[in-house]
Amino acid sequence: MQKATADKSDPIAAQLAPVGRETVQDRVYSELRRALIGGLFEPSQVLTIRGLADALMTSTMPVREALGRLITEKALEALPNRSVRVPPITLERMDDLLRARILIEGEAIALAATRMNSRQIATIEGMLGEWDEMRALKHKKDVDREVTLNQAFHFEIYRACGSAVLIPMIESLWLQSGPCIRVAIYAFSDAGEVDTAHYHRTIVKAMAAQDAAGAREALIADISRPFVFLRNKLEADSKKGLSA
Amino acid sequence: MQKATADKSDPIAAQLAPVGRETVQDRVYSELRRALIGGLFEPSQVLTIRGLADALMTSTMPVREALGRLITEKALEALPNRSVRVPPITLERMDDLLRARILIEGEAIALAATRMNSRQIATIEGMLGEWDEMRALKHKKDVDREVTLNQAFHFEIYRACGSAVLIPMIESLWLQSGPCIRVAIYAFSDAGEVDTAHYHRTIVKAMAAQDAAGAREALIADISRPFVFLRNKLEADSKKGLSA
DNA sequence: TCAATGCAAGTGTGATCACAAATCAAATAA
DNA sequence: TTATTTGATTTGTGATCACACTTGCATTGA
Repeated sequence: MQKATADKSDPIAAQLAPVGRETVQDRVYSELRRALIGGLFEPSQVLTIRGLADALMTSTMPVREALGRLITEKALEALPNRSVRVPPITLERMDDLLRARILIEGEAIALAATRMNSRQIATIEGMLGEWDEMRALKHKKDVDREVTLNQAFHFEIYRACGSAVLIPMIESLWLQSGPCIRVAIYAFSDAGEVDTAHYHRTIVKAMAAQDAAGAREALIADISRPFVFLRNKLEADSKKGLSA
Repeated sequence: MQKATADKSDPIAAQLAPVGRETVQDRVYSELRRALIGGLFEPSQVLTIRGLADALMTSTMPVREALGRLITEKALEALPNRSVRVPPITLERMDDLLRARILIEGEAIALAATRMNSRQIATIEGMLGEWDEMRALKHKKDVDREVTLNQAFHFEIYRACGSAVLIPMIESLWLQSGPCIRVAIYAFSDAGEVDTAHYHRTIVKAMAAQDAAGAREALIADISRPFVFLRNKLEADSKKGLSA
């Protein structure tokens, strides 16, 4: 396998995309990330290395390294007993997360507003259509698809901000708020108010006009919704639990 | 070892501090962190698991997990060859890092400005004294102590912001800018302009007055210095290299 | 009946081994 | 001399094992 035979002078090699050797650990990590952001794990649920290894059909080795990585991103929590769980939801933590997301994602979208080219704007505009489409056959209540599409929309924008530092931080924030969001989305569906498309449309409009301040404002409104909704719900629940 | 016999009713237990079982992996991780923030590793230097394991006198297992964690925080970089190195310094990355630090650390200090109690302010005020003290016998050029003291000063403030979400992000940012900073500090010393104490004094003043905007501004001035200094240096070097 | 004790299963951590891929150096061919 | 190849060494990855600690449950004692 010589390096010289695979360089740019070879007309064959130019058409071949690098295959990219993904390790088992990477796959486990991605899978756990996906599950976390999608809210497949319950808050306060404890995870065991061997349990996950069995579920993912691998040995314990890739799992323990993936868990360690998720713990450092605060997506999981290491208890003093040395067991690991998905962090529980508290009101303080929710406010903390929302504040950080407003700060950082707001900055990212403001940067992106001045840097997105027309092709990128067309891409996110196209996503609005997908959203309406899914909404049409809404009875299916496909929460997974909803979460995935929402994530794709936001990160298509964030990627355009051009900051290799901010984007991983935003990913970490989504990882941390994943469990909360899922709860909120279910509550949303029950309450019947799923107007995400409206908020996204406002964002696209601002981006097309290169209106950084407007985009930031629209984004804040969008990401705040599940948090304030869930906050109200939790407060109502605790009040009800208190009186009961 | 019963839980019941170790609770608050036992007069003996009240005097005993929990022993806290730190794992080898944690020690390796902390040690590598310290080295990274202190800039003990050169930018672009590649690290090997077995090499570090030998240096740290442990097996490869704790090292590889610590490296994985540092890679997810972007403190280290995983090359496609699967070797890991400390990220190289580029102008784009420096600007990116500085912008993120201004955004997040600025927010943290603004929050802290309204929450620090007089005892905490006295603590950071006391640190100014230590700084002057060190400066007096400056001929020793104790860069390590300088870095440590600077870190202690800043994080004493950040901890007071009360955000469990922002603080780990700031730690990650320090980890990422560690290699840059060290280079800058050496350059500073050569240039003979070490007026960090002045900037810190301004910060303390603003914190004592609960002046959030002033504190943010003073902080930005403080953390920007090494970056602009290093930027000028790098630009001068590349220009010189170009003409040579 | 209830709490304390002791045993067994489960779990995380670290060490070691096997294997594949990458790297480096010497040797060979042009 | 220079470029290529071949082989040895190094390195990351995953699997397995041993050990210590925790947890849960059944047994025993008052």
